[in-house]
Amino acid sequence: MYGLKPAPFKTGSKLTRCKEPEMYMPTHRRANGNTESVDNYLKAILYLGGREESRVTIKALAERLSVAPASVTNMLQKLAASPAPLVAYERHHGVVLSQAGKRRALEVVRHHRLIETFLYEVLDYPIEEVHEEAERLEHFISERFEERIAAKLGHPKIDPHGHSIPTIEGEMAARESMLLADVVREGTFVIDSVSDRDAQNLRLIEACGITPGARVRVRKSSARGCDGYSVRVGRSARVFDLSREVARDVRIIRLAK
Amino acid sequence: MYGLKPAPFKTGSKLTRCKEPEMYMPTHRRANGNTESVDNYLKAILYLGGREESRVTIKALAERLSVAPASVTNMLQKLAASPAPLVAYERHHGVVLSQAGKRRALEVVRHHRLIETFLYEVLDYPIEEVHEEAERLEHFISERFEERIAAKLGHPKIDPHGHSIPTIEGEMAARESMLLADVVREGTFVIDSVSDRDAQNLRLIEACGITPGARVRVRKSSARGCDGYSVRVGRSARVFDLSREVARDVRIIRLAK
DNA sequence: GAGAGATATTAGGTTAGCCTACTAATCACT
DNA sequence: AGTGATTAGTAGGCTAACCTAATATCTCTC
Repeated sequence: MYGLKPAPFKTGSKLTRCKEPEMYMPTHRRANGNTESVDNYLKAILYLGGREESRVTIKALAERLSVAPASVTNMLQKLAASPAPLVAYERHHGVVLSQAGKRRALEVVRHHRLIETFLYEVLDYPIEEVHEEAERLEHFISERFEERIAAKLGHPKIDPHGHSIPTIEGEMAARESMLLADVVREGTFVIDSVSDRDAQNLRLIEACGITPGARVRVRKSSARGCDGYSVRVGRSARVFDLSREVARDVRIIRLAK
Repeated sequence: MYGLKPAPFKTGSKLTRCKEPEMYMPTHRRANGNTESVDNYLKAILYLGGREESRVTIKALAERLSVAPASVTNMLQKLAASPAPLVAYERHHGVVLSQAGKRRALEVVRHHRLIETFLYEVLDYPIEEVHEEAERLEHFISERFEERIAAKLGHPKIDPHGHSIPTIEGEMAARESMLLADVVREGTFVIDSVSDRDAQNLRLIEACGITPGARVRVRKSSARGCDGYSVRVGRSARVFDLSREVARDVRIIRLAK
């Protein structure tokens, strides 16, 4: 014999016969009953609803998820129609998360950020690569995995980008911060967080030494027509000029001084 | 703002328009182009084909994958019909892996076993839980993840169950071993590997101190009608009696001595 | 070598999730 | 309040993976 593991493992999908009527569960359903896709809708609603958890439009969701508006409508109808709905959806009036939906969304965000932290701290990933990997894995790790990496990391409260990691109970600390791109009056700031949206930008940002917690001196600089932001990190002599585009990926907090 | 990551990430699926004809890629396609399901078929064929890579029947596959035979036929036809087929399939005469198919299957096995090792060594999972977690994650980790955990673990050659981990090049060391359940002549053996098929059994086996590399003295014991195997591990005084069922989950190598 | 029993294939149907094209509702502004 | 632009919803289609039921093929024994 070869030594490959000798048996499959009921992966939670499979037939699941319900009495007579031939029923079976489709393939990509996950432990908690959600699919990857559903999780992504929930995350998107959480994000777009913002801190006030306001109603989210179909259009916004479609854009964020890179999906046709009709697909969004479809999905929301299904989610809202379920016996234990994850969203409250009203025709022509957008959608908000239900309690359950918010719980799940925050759980996925927690997974994502714990994984990012883990990849960065334990597996020495370059910062700009953690997001993509986490984006996939967040849907597939077990509670045990979550618990173990959290323990290994000493139950961190923020991820390597500076974002708050929701607690197991589903609480996420909110912080007041502003975009570097919104600076008008020069001053001294602390880096709050950096965006993981664009790996390219992120590498650049990182290369400047701009990491969460760093102290920076910022001034608007309108060199060469296009305006940017000149940033001096810490006490270093070097000053970096960031484009508006890149400056949008950095969140900062003004030091009262 | 909340601080959730500000943008989605093209996850490799999505529209992918091809000129005029409206084409799009379905959802659960993965980086390398395979789906989880395809990977599982490949793994199953690799396992069932054994060391000689002999033809595998539809029935055997159906059983191993807990799927109807018709579904297997369907899938194999698709896999065989692709431009770069992963299997060679002949109507009514079973299936074998192609070069490419074998490569991929071994890659997935490598992922699986590296993940198991990682969970066991780094995250202190109990041995009987690593399989289930690995079974899910093996499909979703990147090459980088694989490389990083392999490095972290010092490029291990066997996993915690004692199974060989294929190399990146797709080589897997074969070992001569026998089932504990096939012992007739008593003697001294080294534990080769334990099966991860049944978590329950595995916990029991582990509790006896039966782990890969351990030296054991085995004797057939027909106590109380049902026959089993009495095992003394190392120099310990305690002797454990294992049922035939459990003994089938342990592979051993007879010590020449 | 013919028929029975085992095994495999075909045909037709399901759900999830996505798509496009078209229609309906709402909003924003005069 | 009317109207045009924007946004949302409906209808109908597609693929991946499953399913069952019916049918075809193979193999093995007599």
